[in-house]
Amino acid sequence: MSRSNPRVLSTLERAGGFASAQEVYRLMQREGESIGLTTVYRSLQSLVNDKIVDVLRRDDGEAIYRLCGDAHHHHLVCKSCGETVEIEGGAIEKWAKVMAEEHGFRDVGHTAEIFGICSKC
Amino acid sequence: MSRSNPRVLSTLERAGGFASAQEVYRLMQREGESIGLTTVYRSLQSLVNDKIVDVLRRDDGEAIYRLCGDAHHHHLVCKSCGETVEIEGGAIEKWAKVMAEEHGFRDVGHTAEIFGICSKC
DNA sequence: ATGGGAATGAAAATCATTTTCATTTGTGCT
DNA sequence: AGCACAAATGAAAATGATTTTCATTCCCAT
Repeated sequence: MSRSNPRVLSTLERAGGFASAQEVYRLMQREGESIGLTTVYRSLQSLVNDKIVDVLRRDDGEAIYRLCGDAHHHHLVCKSCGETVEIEGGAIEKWAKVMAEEHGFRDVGHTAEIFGICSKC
Repeated sequence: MSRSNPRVLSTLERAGGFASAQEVYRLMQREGESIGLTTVYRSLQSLVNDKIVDVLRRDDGEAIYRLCGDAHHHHLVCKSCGETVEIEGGAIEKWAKVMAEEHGFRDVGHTAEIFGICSKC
């Protein structure tokens, strides 16, 4: 396993906490940092594993990485401009727990995302 | 512009109203239909334009096409053996609608999955 | 039949992402 | 310092979905 290169995280922060791997790479290049694309990918993946960043998908399928708070939350994403709102998922937690119990599942987690068109688009 | 090849739509229906372009293509091949991958992609895109199907993204970024208006359900997946149970998501529908309204989003859809360890594992 | 636009699909191009693998770097140990 | 070994790095190749190109085929109105 590889650990995250700290310059990758700091660049993602500088990018507004929201960028694709390619964008992080290009940004670092433009700023004169010497780093390989592979390392950028590996670092971002490692940050995802450590739950320091979230990964979402743009409409075109490109993965975008974004810093997230540690509280468990869900996303409301605009399909058009990518704007993302972090939302509360209390109802989901309950739903997941009930459904899991009902079917005898344990150690359950869940994913949930809402996507649509935001008011500006 | 090209119009959709009707066999593509009918195959997507037969696939449970939910599949990737590659899957539709492979399914058609397996069933002895003579069609090119290009045509599958073009047809699906055209169906999306006509709002007959929705397009979502899998976690790996692959586009999945889903018939609109299809009663959709959610999944409870065992992380260990892969067993999958289809479950009702009434609570989710409501949650998604409320959250979307609250933030001024429209044309909203959502994804939600629960994963855990099933009773047999 | 026939001429032109639409549909088709094989092959090549594109592009993000992953894998491979050889090299470099870091770290602990003597 | 010198050595051994694990981890990190990155260039290049591989992968895989999707798009583009372009020549061919199909269809339909004249």
